[in-house]
Amino acid sequence: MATMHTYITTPIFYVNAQPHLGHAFTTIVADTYCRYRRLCGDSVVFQTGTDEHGDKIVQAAQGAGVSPGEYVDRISAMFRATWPLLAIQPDNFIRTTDPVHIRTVQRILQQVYEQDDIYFSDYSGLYCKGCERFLTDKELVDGRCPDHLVAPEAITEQNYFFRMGKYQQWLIDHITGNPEFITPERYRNEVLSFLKEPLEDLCISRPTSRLTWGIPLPFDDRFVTYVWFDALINYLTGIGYPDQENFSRSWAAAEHIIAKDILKPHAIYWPTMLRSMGLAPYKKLHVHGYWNVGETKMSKSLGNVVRPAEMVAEYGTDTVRYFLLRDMSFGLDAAYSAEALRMRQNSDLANDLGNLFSRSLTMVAKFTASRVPSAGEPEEIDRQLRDAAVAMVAAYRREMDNFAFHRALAAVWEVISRANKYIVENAPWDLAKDPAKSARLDTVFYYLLETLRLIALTLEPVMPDTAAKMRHALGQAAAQDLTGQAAWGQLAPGTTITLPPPLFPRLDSGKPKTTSAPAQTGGKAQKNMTSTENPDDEGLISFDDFKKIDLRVAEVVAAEKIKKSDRLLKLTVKAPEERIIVAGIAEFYEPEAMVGKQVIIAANLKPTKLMGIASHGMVLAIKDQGSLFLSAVSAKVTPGSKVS
RNA sequence: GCCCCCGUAGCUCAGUGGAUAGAGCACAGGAUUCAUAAUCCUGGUGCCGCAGGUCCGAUUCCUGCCGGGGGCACCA
Repeated sequence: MATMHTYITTPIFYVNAQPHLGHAFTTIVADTYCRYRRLCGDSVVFQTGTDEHGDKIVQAAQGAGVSPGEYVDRISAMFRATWPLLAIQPDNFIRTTDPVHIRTVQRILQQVYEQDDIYFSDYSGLYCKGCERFLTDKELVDGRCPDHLVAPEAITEQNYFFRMGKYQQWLIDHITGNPEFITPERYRNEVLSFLKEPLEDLCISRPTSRLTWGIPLPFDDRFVTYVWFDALINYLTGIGYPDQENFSRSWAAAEHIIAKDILKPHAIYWPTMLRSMGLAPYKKLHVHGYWNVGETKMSKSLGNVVRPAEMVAEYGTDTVRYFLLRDMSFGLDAAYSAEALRMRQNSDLANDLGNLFSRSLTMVAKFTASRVPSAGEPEEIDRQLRDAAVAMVAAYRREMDNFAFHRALAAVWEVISRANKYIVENAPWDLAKDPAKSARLDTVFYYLLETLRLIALTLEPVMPDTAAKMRHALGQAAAQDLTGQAAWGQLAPGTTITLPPPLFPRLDSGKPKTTSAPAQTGGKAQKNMTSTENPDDEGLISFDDFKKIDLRVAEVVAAEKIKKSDRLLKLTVKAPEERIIVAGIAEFYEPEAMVGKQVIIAANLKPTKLMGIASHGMVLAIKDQGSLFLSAVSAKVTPGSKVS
């Protein structure tokens, strides 16, 4: 059978903000699905990247006091640096500022223009000078711009338009005829209901008088293209459109993963664009919901943005991946909370899986000298375990194929639970006491170990680290094949097993030591920060107290003197998210000398304002005989690494 | 305003025109000692949002109401 091919993408993320939980989730889903397909023997290309044009970027760059180019380089690098923390391994990381992408976009624009699917026309609307953009009627409050409180001006601007309406009926037919095109079904229905109204043409340009940070239209340099003809085309650029060797093969296998906020561009604009340029639509669009933080939306202004790097630092990569995939029904919104995550860690990972693995291997080490025994004639109870394990793999594959990751994992945990039961029912510690029962003991262990092998195999895409630990402990080579290796009975008798360290620690109950995003308490510097504590034991603190301080390595990406201050420097550091720290080191360090340095910071200090600048954390330094020395690390490490 | 989805055990959710409505977590009691004080067994609770209607029979279908969420386009 020829190997299947899959081309899986995340959206390219807009670099006006730093990576957050939502970005991480989409990308973890993509990575997991990608690993899963590879495990099934398919070849896969996995692409993610960053979207870097537009006026929001220009504004953000201005706010940061750098050029748009410098700004996007910095934020894009942060996205790229975040993915390895989550064991995400994309094959391509594309940027819309890549020269090859710019050429591709222009080439496609030219083509679509020449075949008359792009035309020049007037656009009349209500323009707010403060916002520098057109507002829609429903954005207005009492006829005024809600941000600037002035009535927008009715103006007419000339722009280029894409004949989207021309492809409306074709799109309806395509979606209707291909139930798998957009899933889950609710989003497919949403799109179809939207398509019941006439589809208007899409404005795809901005005059350079308003925006220059974009790709110039090849047929009119007074304009740049705006958003979608730039961003969506990344999916083609990355696989070598139009004539690179594997383009057609990959494009025919394209599956996009998105969050529901960009459903319309992906479900409507994009297929019609593809149709116009003479390409088949992508194969599938997988749409997921939002992660709320507790009861509320995650938003910058609420200051509750969850940073993936902080989650990983606190709980570990595999726990984060497992939690996110297990706790969200793909397609629906879900709630993130430290409590929910800790519960999964303790009950699913530590108690059920970790303890099962640990107790099983310990017994094998003790009772059969760390060798995989040969199974004798199975009894009913053994056959039941075997059947359950084999059925699990089938159910798992079915659910993974449908992007129902939570269900796939639930199926695995059913067998984990069954295996725990199997141990109690067979009481190997009793069998071991009676030499006459050694054959029975061997059979029990064989069935148990073989079940564990299959469990490890299914966990490979979700928790690659953990699966590898399990595999090594069971004396198995790298898993590559969910087809061949999923059959029962492949564990070779005589194989040596090794005792692994516990797979997952149990987390003590009590308050998570998490830092989370600070922000909302614009507060004052707390002078008596420990006044309510009880420093007995002659100033000794417990380990738990120590753990409260979130020490990390931060890399300085920018530094400037603060006016009217002799001692303060404003540092922009990566830890790994970007943050501003004001440090009292200006007497000893020049700003230029700071850039690129790695220092240790206390990352969870309450933010405070120094000379009017909010400082999020503190750089550790050493005072010695009137001099000051920055803390340092002895080798270059990943920014954001924990110090402990 | 128009349209769509949701409202089931303390929590998160599954479920079907029909029989005593389920799972996990949490909680209580017991068993066990191989294991990360882990595991296994047993147990309770539900006006299945409210009010009508269709039907022999509705949590499941229809209507209205209440509560929550989303969409109604170029604000990524």
